[in-house]
Parts: sequence; structure tokens; C-alpha cells
Amino acid sequence: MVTCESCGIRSKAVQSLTDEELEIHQQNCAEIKLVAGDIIIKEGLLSTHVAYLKTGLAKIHKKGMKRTDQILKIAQQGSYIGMQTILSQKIHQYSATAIEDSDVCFIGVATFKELIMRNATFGHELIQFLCQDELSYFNRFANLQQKQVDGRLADTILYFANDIKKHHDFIIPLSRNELAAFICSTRESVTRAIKDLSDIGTIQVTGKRFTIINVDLLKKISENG
Amino acid sequence: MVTCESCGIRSKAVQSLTDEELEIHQQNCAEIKLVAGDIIIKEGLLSTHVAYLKTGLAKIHKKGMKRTDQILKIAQQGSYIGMQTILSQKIHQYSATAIEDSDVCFIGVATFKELIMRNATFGHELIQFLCQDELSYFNRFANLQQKQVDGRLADTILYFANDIKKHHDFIIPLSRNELAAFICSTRESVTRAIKDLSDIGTIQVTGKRFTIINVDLLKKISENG
DNA sequence: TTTATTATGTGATATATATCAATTTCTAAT
DNA sequence: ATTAGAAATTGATATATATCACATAATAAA
Repeated sequence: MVTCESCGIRSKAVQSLTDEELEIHQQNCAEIKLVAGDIIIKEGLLSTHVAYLKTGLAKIHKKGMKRTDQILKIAQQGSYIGMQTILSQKIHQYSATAIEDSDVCFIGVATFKELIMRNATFGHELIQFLCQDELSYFNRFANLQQKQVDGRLADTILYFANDIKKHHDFIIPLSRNELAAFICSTRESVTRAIKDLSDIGTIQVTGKRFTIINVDLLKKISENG
Repeated sequence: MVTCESCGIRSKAVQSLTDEELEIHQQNCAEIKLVAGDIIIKEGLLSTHVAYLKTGLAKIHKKGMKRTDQILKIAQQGSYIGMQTILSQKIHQYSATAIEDSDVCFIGVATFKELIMRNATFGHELIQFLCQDELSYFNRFANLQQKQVDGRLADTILYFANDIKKHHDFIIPLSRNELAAFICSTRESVTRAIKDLSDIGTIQVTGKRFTIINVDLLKKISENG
């Protein structure tokens, strides 16, 4: 069994802990293996743990008025999930679901809070994380509002290629419905947008496999909206 | 002159400082009186200070591809502005402009960071603030995407009434263009939405003065989109 | 296999809202 | 008060995309 101490991929925050603090962390922390589709946290339920996504990929989603959830963001390995709620409110305000097989560590709320209060560097790392996160939202927000569907899809494809998969040929582990929920559109419009981008020769798509053929053109569409 | 020590409306974070730390804060902090329209921080410029909005109201806005800025949020008194950038990136990623006469304290970056690293409670309060903020975005995001203009305007009117002005009769210190930038629409559509809500007797509007006549109906429109 | 179920694709149509153009109202300056 | 400039309103039109309806493909179950 891997302890927090021996864990090679612990967060920067955890790296800043003293031996004693790391021991506290270790005692109140459980690692769980998830498969795609497993729920990490669920909107509306009491928040008892903070989740740390060690490996894998998850979607952060939220109920709207309409039936389908909206996908707020994709959480990559190294992300803390559910800490927003844990510190002030007690009920999770959003859900998180693994979209790839993932390893997740659950840390008890009380422990998490204690570490923040004990170790300023731990808190500092969390602040960095939260700030970074907020800036991403600002960007996403601006892009979503000012671009139309083709541009938003281009953004998403480039995001998966550059930030997540680091490859020009990759799987986007989202259904067309989920893609729509992510770029704030509909299944049908996503299908058509994929066709548009394929037709002009920027990408090649088979099911969930995307291959970027002409990056420059794709970037141009992303930039022009 | 008001010192940080004697300041009655210092932030919860500052309240947690020791006398010595408060002295450090005091030495690197300047209070400035702004009038509506004054810039607090500007996107693209080097971030040297964190701003604390002591009193007043400000808009947080960001350049898009199109000419007009988008308004990401309204910052109320008690908000820290510009701390996202200061900790990781060096260039402000968004602008902040006073939309009412305001008192703002500017704290040097180095000092701000020092206090985070010295005092875990200070950091903890900032984390609370950031988490709260993030949850607001999630809500705003969900609402914006799923409601149409009338519903989004209703949201905004209720937001100013309940959260900011705490009155059913109040001034929204935004032009129609700014209102549009806030609810992600256009000047003309905002005008028409205001007319819609007036026509059905939910509100009464003269220029920037809004009076809520039928709250229940307004809430209903907000909820149904 | 066959059948049921779910995901995806495609065409036709509806609609909310952006855009364009012209007018009126408000505000500030001389 | 008069003029100039900006902000807001109003109407007509264009358009991106949602919605609806149906067809097809992929997947899981019997």
C-alpha cells in the first residue's frame, strides 16, 4: 500500500507538510481506484471529504433548470475537487464524475481544515491552485460568450490536444451530449460543428477519436470564433 | 488618517493578524478615494498591488475578441481584487473599475505574500473568500447559459435588490451597454427586456432607477428563464 | 442470432436575439 | 438657453442555432 509519504505524485501542498503533519494526513486519507463513470462527489449531498485526483480525468458538472447537466470544467490529475464547499457550505454545489479510470484520494474535511490552519505553506499552495482556477474560468467564460459553436468546439479540441492529451491524435472521453454540455450547445449542433471542421480539413474524427490535421486553421477558427 | 489598526471595516483576513503583522500591513498599505469610473486595476499591466475594496462598488471586466469588454462580476465592499494574478502570473488578466465612489486600499504584493506565508489564518480567510467566489461563478455560469435575456435581466435585478442594495427601489450604476456586457447580450436587447418586464408589471424603470413592484412574478421569470 | 436500447447523424423548421438603421432622449459644454 | 455629443429607444431584418422528427449506427441483453 502506498503511503502519503512514499507517494510520488502528491500535490505541491502536501509536499510542504512536515513529517508530523504528513502523518496526520496519512491517517485521514484513503486512496480509491475509480473507473470511468464513477461518481467522485455528488451535488446536493453532504460534503465530508475533499477529493484529490491523483491520476485520470473527471468532469465537474452542475444541474441547471433544463434536464441535462452543464459541464463546468474538466479536472485533470493534480486537482483538488470539492474543497470550495467544504470550507464554508456543507452541501456540495456541484458533482464530479470520472470520465477515465482514475485514482482519487479522499481526505477528511476536519483534517484538511486543520492542515490549512497549521501550515501556512499548505494554504499558500491551495491559494495558488484556486487563483489559477479562477483565471481559467474567466478565460473560458469570455470565450464561451463571444464565440459561436464552431469556434467553441475548436477551442475544446485544442484544449484536449495541448493541455490534456499532449498529442495531435487522441480520444475525447465525452459523448456528443457531454461535448454539448461542455461547450453550451446541443448534441445536434455539436455533430454539425464536427462535420464543419472535418469538411474544411482541420480535423479527422471517428467516434471519439480526434486527429488534428491542420492546426493553424483550427487555431484560426478558435480565434475568430 | 485611518490606520489599519483603527480601521473599522478591515477584512476578516486582516482581523486575524497579530499586532506585529498588522504593523507590516500598515506600512505597505495605502488607502485611496475613487470616484465612479476610476480604474482600480487594468488588464495587461504589471500587478504590483492587491486592491481591497473597503467601500463602494466595482465592475470586474475582461477584453473579448469583440470590441466591448465583458463584465465578469460585480465586486462589493469587502472584496479583494487582483489577487489571482499576483500570486502566480505577473500581468493582470482582467480590469476592475469603480462604478460608484469607493475607498480602496492597495497592499503591496510582497507584503501580501509574506502575510500569507506567516499567518495560516490569514491564508485560511483568503481561501474562504476564493472558494465562495468560485461557487458564485458556477451559479452565474449555469444561469447565463440556460436562461434567455428576460430571465438573465430578472436575475440581475434581483441580485442588485437582494445582495447589493438591499432595497426594492434602487439605482443600478450601469449603462444599458454595461448591463448588456454583464448579462451577455446587447444594448438593444436589454432595452427590450426592460420593457418586457415593465409591461407585465414586475418592475418600474426610470433611467438607472429600478423599482420592483411584483417580486414573485420577477422571481418566476428568473426561475423559468 | 435477434431484439432492445442507447448514441449519433441528418434534414426541415422555428425562434430568440443580434444586427442594422433611424429617431428620440438625456447630458454636458459653451 | 443653445448646441453638440453621447446614450437610449424603437422598428425592420438577418441569422445562428435550438428544436423537432426521423433514420441509422453502435452497443448491450436475451
